Parts: sequence; C-alpha cells; structure tokens
Amino acid sequence: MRRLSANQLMKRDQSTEEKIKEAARKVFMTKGFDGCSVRDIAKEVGSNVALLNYYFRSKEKLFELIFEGAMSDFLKSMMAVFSTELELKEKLELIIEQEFDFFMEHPELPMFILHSIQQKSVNMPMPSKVVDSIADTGIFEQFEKAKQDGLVRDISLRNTIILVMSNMHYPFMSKNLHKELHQIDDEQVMADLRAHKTYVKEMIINYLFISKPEA
Amino acid sequence: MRRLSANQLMKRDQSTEEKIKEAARKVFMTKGFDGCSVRDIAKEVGSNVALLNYYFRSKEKLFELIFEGAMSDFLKSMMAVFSTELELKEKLELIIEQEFDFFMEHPELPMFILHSIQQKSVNMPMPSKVVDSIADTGIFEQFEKAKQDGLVRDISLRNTIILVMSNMHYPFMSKNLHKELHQIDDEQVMADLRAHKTYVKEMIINYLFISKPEA
DNA sequence: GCTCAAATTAAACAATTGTTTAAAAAGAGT
DNA sequence: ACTCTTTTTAAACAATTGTTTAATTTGAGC
Repeated sequence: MRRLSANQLMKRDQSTEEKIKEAARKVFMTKGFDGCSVRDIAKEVGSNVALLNYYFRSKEKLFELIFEGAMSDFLKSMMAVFSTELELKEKLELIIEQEFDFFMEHPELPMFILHSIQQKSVNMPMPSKVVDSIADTGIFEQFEKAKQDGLVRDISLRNTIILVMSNMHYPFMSKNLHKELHQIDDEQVMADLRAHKTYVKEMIINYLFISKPEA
Repeated sequence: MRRLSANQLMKRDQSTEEKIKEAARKVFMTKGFDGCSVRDIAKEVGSNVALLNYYFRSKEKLFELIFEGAMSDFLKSMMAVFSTELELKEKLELIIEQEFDFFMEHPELPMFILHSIQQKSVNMPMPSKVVDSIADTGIFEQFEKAKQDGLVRDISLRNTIILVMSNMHYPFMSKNLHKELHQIDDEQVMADLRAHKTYVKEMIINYLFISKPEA
C-alpha cells in the first residue's frame, strides 16, 4: 500500500499517476471500456500493467475516474451558462455557441459518454452532485417564469434540453456516418458542422421564443 | 464445409441458422461487438460455440452480417420516403413521422449503428449500394429545385439531413442519460420522447420551408 | 437396415484477459 | 553508507477469448 507523507516530494509520483490518467483517457475515449485492455493503456504510458493497478486498483476503478472527469467536462459549459445572470434567450445562444466550440475540440466526448452510460458496462457514477446542481442554478424557475410571461413556447425544460443536446451532440457522434454516407472528406465534414451551428442557433431560438407582435 | 443440395429439406438447418442470427442480433445490439463473446451468443441460442463458426466462419463475419441488416433497417424508412412522389414538405413530415415510430420500436438501433461505425472495430461494410441509392432517389434534384423555387431556405441537403437525424436519433441514444439526469422513470422518458416528436416536426418544417407572404 | 452427407457436440488450442506476487530499483532521511 | 518506504518491474496466476479438431448424432435416399 502506498502511504502519503506530507514532506515527500512525490514529483515523480504525481507525474506518472497523471501520465497514466492521460493515457487512460485517450485510450478509453477512443476505444471504450470493452474495446481496450489494460495492456493497451500500459503500452500508451510506456510502462507496466502492474503500475496501473498500483495506482488505481483495477481497470474499472480507473475507468470510473476517467468517466467522471469526462462527464464533468461534458456538462460543464451548459452548467456554467445556467449559473449566469443572463436572460433566457441569451443563455440559450451562449450555450449553443460554447457547447459547439467545445465539442469541436473534443468530438469524441459525446459518444464516449452516451455509449458508456447506455452500456452500463461499469457501475455508473452519475453523481447526484450533477443532478442537484442543475436544479441549484435556478434554471427551472427562470424557464417557468419565461413561459408564464409569454416569452417562451409551452414546452418543458426537459424537452428543451433534448432539443438542444440533440443538435449539439449528435453531429459529432455521426461524423463518420456523415462522411461515408456522402462520400466527403474531413474538411467538408467540418465545414458542414460549422454550418450546422448557425442553422441550429437560428432554428431553436426562433422556435422556442415567441416573437412579440410589432406594436 | 456445408454443402447445399436442392432436394434437401433443410428445415432444421434454416431454423437454427436463423436462430443464431436472431440471438446474435440481440446480443450485438445491446452489448456491442467488443462487449460480448461468442459464448454469450451461443448461450442465447442455447447451443454450442462451434455451431456459430460452422454457419458463419467467425465472430467478425457474423457481426458484419448483423451490422449490414441493421444498417439497412436504420436507413430504410428514410430511403423509402425519398423514393415516393410526394412534395418535399410532405416527405419531410412523413420521414419524421415514420423514423420516430420506428425507433420507438427499436430504440437501441441508432447507438448500435453509430458506435459500430465510429469504433471501426470491424471492417465496416458501408455498402456503396446505400450511398448510390440515396442519389438514385432523385432527392438531390428535388431539393435543389425547391430551393430555386424559393420554397426552401438556403441550406444544403447534407445539413438538412444532419438536422433531421440529430432530432430523430439522438433522443433514443440519450434515453438513459435523460433518465438519470432528471431522475425520472421510463414512462416519463417515453412521454418526453413522444412530445419531442411533435416539437421537432413543427420546428424543422417551420425552419426549412419559407412561408409564402399572404396574398 | 444401410450409407453417407449434414448438423451438432464436447474438447482442446494458443492467445489474451484482468489481477496478483514477489523481487528489484529509486529516493529520501539519517 | 545504511535504512526504510515508495515506485517500478518481470513473471506468474487463473479465467476467458476466438477458433479448430475430431467425434457423435441426425436424417433423408436407397
């Protein structure tokens, strides 16, 4: 067992533990829990299989750690915007803007999260933290008020979230299908994705928010 | 090797081959290629591992077979509507209607297809048949004409397909996430999905088709 | 009832899986 | 230089993987 004493440098320790996490993130992200072996990860680290279990007890434990971090990233931008003081329409615009740019940088994240959850191949650590913190942002109240004020169409927040997430996540999950279906190259795929962003923003905003009759 | 002679009944043969395919479909669909073993499938059949390879040479070959069938189902309703003689707007409405009802019956299909494609865990049999047949429906021409006639917004067919697919497939892929995120039961999830269908139909139609100024 | 191919089974194969053990190496405090 | 903990390694573990072999059962044609 590894004991931590305060007056130790642990410089080498920190770095290898972090190196393993990085490698695990990379491998799990692209191949999934079932699609890779601990030796794949060890090879990525350039080290030994035993070292993984030395730091992280088991493949499952390591995966749960990676998954939790990924889930946090996955919902981060949405949660951050929820917590601001902006008007609802501005929040929605900002979410679409930020989510999209973020997933442009991390296109494999949505598939990793959703597939891992659906598979339940691993005891899913869906932190109630996350669930609670959505409610804590006060977004529910803001949304209900906007509906009562006649600013927003009669639709639940849950269904609104489905609408937004569908158009934010799916395009990245279907990149390869899109590519093969239309026989286009990666550059064209990216161009289509960028176009999608502007379409979606306009479409969803127009649909959700009731335009005031011009006085 | 199995030799087929015309004057044989093969009743039992047909049935076991089909039974294996059914079991494989079920297991592959829910657990994915990497997430299951051939023995899982054999157990589902109630038979032997050797029998799978007797009929289908290997796990990969069996998977490719299942995948091709699933891919065909996956695009079937869309292709069928493309080939009709309807107006573009009617086609879109019908596609949304049919796709949605179909995936209500087969909610695991989108994740299976998209994850399998992204993983490329198996030599992907994306049949050029499919790709060609999209073009063969004449949908491209119909779409371009509708744009020139000012009926449809200036958007590519590819981006339109992204829009539609996102809202058809993603909700089923994210069922579990949705459930856990909002702490609701399956019945409520289904209700949200049904609501989503009507929202999406209205939203997409409204967005894509330019409403004529009232004469 | 005999024949012979097709269908099905049990057993074995080597390779890979996640995990553990036990030994070696590294490093800090004295 | 010595001690003792932490880190790293190589090797081994039993279990499971996909596949193959060889034997057995089945069933139809004669």
